[in-house]
Amino acid sequence: MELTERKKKILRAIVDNYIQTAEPVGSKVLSAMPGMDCSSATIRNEMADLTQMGLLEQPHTSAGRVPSPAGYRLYVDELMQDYRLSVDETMSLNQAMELKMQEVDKVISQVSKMVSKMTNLPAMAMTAAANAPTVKRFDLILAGEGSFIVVIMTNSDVVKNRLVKLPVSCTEQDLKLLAAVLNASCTELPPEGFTPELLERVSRSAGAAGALVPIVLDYATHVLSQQSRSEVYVSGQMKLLGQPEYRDIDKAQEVLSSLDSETFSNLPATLADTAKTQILVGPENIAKELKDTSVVMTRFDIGDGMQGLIGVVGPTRMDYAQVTARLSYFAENLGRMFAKPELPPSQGDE
Amino acid sequence: MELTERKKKILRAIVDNYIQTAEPVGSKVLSAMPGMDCSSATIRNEMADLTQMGLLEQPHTSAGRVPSPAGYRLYVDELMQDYRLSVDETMSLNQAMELKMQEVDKVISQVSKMVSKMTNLPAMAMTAAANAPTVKRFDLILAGEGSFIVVIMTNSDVVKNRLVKLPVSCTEQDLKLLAAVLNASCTELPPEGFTPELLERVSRSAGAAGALVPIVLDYATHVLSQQSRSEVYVSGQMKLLGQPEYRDIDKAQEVLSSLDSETFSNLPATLADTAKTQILVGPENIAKELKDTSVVMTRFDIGDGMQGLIGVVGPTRMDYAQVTARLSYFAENLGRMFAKPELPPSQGDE
DNA sequence: ATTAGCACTCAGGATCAGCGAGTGCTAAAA
DNA sequence: TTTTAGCACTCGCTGATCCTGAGTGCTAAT
Repeated sequence: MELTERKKKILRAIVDNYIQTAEPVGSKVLSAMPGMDCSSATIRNEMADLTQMGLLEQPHTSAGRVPSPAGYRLYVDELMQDYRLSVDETMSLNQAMELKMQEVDKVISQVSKMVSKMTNLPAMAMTAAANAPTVKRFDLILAGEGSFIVVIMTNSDVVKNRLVKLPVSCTEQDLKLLAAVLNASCTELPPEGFTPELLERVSRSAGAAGALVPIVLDYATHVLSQQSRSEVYVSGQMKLLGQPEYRDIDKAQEVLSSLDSETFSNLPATLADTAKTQILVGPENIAKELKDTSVVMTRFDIGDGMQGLIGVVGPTRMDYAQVTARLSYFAENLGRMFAKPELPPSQGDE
Repeated sequence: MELTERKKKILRAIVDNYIQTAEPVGSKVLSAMPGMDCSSATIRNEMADLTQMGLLEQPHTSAGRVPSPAGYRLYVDELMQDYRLSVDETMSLNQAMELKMQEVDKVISQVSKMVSKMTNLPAMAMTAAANAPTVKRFDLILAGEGSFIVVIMTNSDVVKNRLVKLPVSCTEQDLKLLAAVLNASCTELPPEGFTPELLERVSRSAGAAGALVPIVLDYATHVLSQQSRSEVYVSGQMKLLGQPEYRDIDKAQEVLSSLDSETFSNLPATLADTAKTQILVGPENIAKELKDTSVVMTRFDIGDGMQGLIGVVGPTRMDYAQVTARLSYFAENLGRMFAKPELPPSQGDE
């Protein structure tokens, strides 16, 4: 069977309408739509064809039609009209973004909250390092009271620190020597590079502060692993409850229970995919519990080989066009924001 | 009317039973309970009295009785039997605690997750500084490439850092001088102490690096405000959906919508209250949306004049005894954990 | 003071009829 | 050949009705 222009038009109309109303749509309302120049009977015939082709489904005999997953797929790939952000929308998006970003330190978690707020759906935000992080620089500061501060700067200019009690007494000179040794031999190494042999070698050449080497390198390993591990934040789970398809608590619970960070942490593999924006419809989804939901995600660049991903989860019947538009816009501005080196949202530990 | 021993016994039995079953409890089941030595008719009379005293309620004429808020109040204040943690429970609590604490950096957020998990209810965790934080020590590290790292240590030994681009070129000597000046005149000051005059005075005496003073002090203000502001984390909101009283989505949504950090940020006022554990029943609650829920919270000490608060939110019909016991145990161990200086869960930026 | 007995109440479940939106098919019209 | 009007049919939803049973309050006997 062939997919004529008219069939496409009807399919699009059905999806659009269903997205709005969440009710099966029948032939009568379709024929009444502007731009539909044929009778309900004709449309019924076409709908029968579309159903046979697997693009539509019928909840029961005497109900209208609903898009099938395949129908949605076709819709998002070919039929969907671009959604243009209104001036109001861009303005409120911008405003939300500006305000929050300055004030708050946990960028990624904030981002996920904002995405959720602006799409009114559960949202996810994560980052992933493209290349293995290394230490660029060690600093050790004597902090009085028998303790010192380890300051570690990674190759992506993230700075982390930790306060450590001194197991042995130590002068500022000792620390300076140790820092020099560490900077000479332990920088630019992948986490696996911190071998016991290296550790021992460094300890020996570090003189009085040699005892501190394990502590410092332990912390370095910790920081590096923390950097390479991608952080995932999920926000606004409860937003799902607003959707009519989740009036049923059990359905809602099933989905909500798998809406945690872990579900998304398997995702990085697909992060580098070709398209900037990716839409997973129903059964194509990342977890079987999400088979009746869709996920829309968009990539953005952070710089230093880091990438970020923001996305939302919603019922298969969601406004893909709108969500995609908002997500893209947001991602774009995020990228721009991170690119500005003079106002880094979080350049350090906060 | 007088509250006889037998009336108390009956009330306790009703609350206990209702907590278990979530169903109104009738005279028949009560009279069948071990320890009840009177007939259902007698109990009916007593229940009528209790209802008149405002301790019980009747959903409808032909149903059993349900505790009223006042009934719960009396129950938690006088009637509740202490719940003893079983060996299994303490073990799994300990285990959960040990494991997670080492691995994870965001302590408070982790704590809230753990509390939620162990009570199977939405949980909240927060900290509050008892006294205003001050800076104890400044360090400035030249980091090559025209940038430097500000390291700030507060009076509670929390260390924070930020990487800043140098607006002017600067030698290590300049930074050292600046640090010395800052340490001499800007430590032990409350956030309000950073006046424009001070800023100018310091700038002048800092020589070549004077231009950096605003940047550093700005960051210091930021850190201090961040420290004094109490962080609130809420986890496991969806756990509410498991409770039978929230089978109705609309009810659930109403409560869930007010289960965010903001609701609890007004709380610190009551944090210093006398009792370690506090129970807010129904209408006594902190927000009107929570009038049909109860909150159980427990304080714990962090040291350095800091306090923490963990709590859970649940239906008024929750197992107060069990929740209280688990919460107290957890709080106690948290306090112990924070008290150990040699293994601080987070002593630094993480 | 307690208890057995009894009439009464009322939420919840099951059953059933009627409505109406929507369909598929057929036959006529374009 | 395609479109359309007409019509019989399907079936989920709504509301009405009835029934059941758990639970009560009251009264009279113990």
